[in-house]
Amino acid sequence: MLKRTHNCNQLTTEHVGQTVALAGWVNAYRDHGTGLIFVDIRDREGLTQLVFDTEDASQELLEQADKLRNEFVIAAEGTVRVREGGPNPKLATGEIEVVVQRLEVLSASETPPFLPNDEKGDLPREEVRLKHRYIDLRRPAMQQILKTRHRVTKVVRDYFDEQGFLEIETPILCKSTPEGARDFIVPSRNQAGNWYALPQSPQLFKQLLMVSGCDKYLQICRCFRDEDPRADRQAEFTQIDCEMSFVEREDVMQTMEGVVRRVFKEVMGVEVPTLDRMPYHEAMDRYGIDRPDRRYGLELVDLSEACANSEFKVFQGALAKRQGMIKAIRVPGGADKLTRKMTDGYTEFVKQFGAGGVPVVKVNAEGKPETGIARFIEAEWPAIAELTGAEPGDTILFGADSRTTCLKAMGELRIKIAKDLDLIDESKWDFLWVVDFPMFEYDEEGGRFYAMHHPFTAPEPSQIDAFLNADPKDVDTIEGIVSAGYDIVCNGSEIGGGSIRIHNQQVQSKVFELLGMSKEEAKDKFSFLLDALQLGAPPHGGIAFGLDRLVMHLTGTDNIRDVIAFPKTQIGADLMTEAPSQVSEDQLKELHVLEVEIEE
RNA sequence: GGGGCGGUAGCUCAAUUGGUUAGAGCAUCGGACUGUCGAUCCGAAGGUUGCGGGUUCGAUUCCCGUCCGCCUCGCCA
Repeated sequence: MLKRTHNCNQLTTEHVGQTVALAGWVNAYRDHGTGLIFVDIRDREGLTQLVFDTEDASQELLEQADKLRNEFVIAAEGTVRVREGGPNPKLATGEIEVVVQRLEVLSASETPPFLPNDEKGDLPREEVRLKHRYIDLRRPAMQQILKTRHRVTKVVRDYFDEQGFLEIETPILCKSTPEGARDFIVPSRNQAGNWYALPQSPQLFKQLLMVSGCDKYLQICRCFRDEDPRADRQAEFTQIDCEMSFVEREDVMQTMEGVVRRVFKEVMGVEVPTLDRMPYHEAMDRYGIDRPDRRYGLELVDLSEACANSEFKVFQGALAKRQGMIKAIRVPGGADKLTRKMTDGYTEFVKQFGAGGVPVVKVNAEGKPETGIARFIEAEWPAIAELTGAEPGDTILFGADSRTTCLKAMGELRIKIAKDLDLIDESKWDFLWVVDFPMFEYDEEGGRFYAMHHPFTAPEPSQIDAFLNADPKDVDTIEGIVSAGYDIVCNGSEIGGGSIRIHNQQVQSKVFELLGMSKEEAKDKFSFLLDALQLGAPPHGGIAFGLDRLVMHLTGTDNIRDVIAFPKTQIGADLMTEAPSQVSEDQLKELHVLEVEIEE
C-alpha cells in the first residue's frame, strides 16, 4: 500500500518540487475529458487538489483516474507544484496541486446516499444522516466537533492531573437503587432472578473512593438514565465526574471554576471571569428558573404585594392559592415589537406549564396602561409602574398562579420572548454558580419529600443541627433547610452540579428517613454506604459536568446528537446498527428471562 | 402517556379546489471538452408519494389507523 507522507491540509508552496503521497476520500472530481482530470482528495484535516494530465501522466494512469468516483478511498503519489490555473483562496492548500504519478484505489465506493460536503448546504434529514453516520461524520463540521470534544477531555485530564486527581474507573454493572431516574437493567446469568443496573452516575462509588483514601478522583464516564430524551438530553451521556476529600464547598467551587476557565480559554480563547454566586431563591424570583441566562434582561418583577387588594379576579384567584404570587415581565418597546398574535400565542405557550394565560397591557404615551387588562389594574398601576419601571411604549406581561406554576410559566416565557425578539447576544458568555438549594422539595400530591439534588447531598454546615432536630412532619422547616450544593450555569444551561456530601452516618440516615425510606429499606439498599460512613469517611465533595452539553456550548450546536459520534433517536434506537433488537430464545433462557405477551 | 411538525426519485424540495403521463436541482449513467476548483455543455435513466385501510369515476391531496424522525409536556434523585 502506498503510505502517505502528508495530510490533505498540509502542503503549501514550501513543498513545491517535493514528491509526496496523500491518502483519503475523493471529495470531488472534475473531468475535462481526454487529458485533464482534477480530483479533490479529502482527509480529516482538509482538501488537496490532485491533477492528472497527458503531459505528466501515462495513458494508463489517466484511464485509472477516469474511473474515480465520489467517496472512493485512494492513495496518490506525485509532485507538488504551484497551480497553473491560479490559487483557490478557499483552501489552505489552495496555492498548490499534486501532479499524480502513481494512484492506488484502496477501496471503491457505491454511489453514496449523500455527500459529506458542508458547502453543498441542504443537509439530508437527520434520519438519513444517522443511518449512514459514518458518512455524516466525514463532514468537516462533524470532524471539527469530534476534535473539539477530544480537546476538551484532554484539557480536563491535564488540568486535574496537575491538581493531583487520579482517574479511576468504576463499575458499569451496578446495583439498582431507588429514587432518581428509571434504571436500565441487565439480567444476571449466574444469579437467576437478579439484575444489575447501569449507573445513572458513579455517585456512590466516587464517595467510597474518598472513604478509600484516594483523596482526589476524576472520571470521564458514561451514564445511563432510561428517560425520554430532549434536544440537550440523551439516555446515554457522558459526565466529567470529580470528587475531593478534606474540602468545604468553597474549595470545590474554586477548583472546578479553574477547569471551566482552562477549557474555555484553551478551546475557545474565551476568558471566564470570577463567577458570581446566586442563591437558588434569588434565581427563581428574578428569572423563574434555577439556571438563569443573564445575557438579556426581562427579569421577573414581583407584584404580589402591590396587587394584594386587586379586584381583578385572576389576581385574586392566584393569591388565594398556597404560595400564590403575581409576577410581571416588562418588555421594553414591546408595544411595537409584540404583536397581538404573539401575545395570544404566549397564553397558549404558558398553558403547557399549567398556567391559565398571560394578561397583557401596553403602556401609552402618557405612561398609562391600555388594552388587555388595563381597566382591571387602574388602582394598582402607580405601584406596578414603579416596580416594573414601565415606560411609554412598553408591554407588561403578567403571570398569576401558585408559586411553582407562576415561576415556571414566567421563567419559560422570559426565554421565549428573548428568542422571539432576538434579545440574546450570542457573542456574550454568562457563567455563574447557583447555590443554597433547598435540601428537599415537598410533593403535595404524594405527601412526601424528594431530594432536590440527590440524597447524599449534605446540609449547609450551619444547618446541620436544625436538620437533625427537624420534625419530619414540619414541612416548612424542612423545606427551608439549605444544602451545600452548587450548580454551574453557562448561558442558561446547567453544565455541572455537585455538592459537599454527607460523611456522617446519622445525617445520612436522617435523610433516608425524611425521604420516607424505612430503616430496613435503607439497610437493604445502602448498607454499604452506611457502613462505610462509620468506618472512617473523610469530609468530601465534588461535582459532575455534563460533557455533552459543555461541548455543545463550545461548538455552538443546539442538538446533543451532533456532539455524540453515534447517538440514539427519540425512542432509543441506533438507526445505523438497528439496536435495540431481538435476541435468541437461548440467550433469554440462559439469563432466566421469560418473554411475555402483555394484553393491552 | 399527551400536544405539535414532518415523511414524494439516492439526496434536497415542488405539485393550484381531489383531475392529463407526479416535476426541478444535485447525485447516477452515457457523450463532449486541457486549467477546473460546488467545473461546464448535451442526453438518458431514475417513483410502492412511509405502510395499511376507507371515501370517490378519480387520492401525493380528504378521513381512520399504524410505523419512523424531530420539537415539546410529563419524566430526567
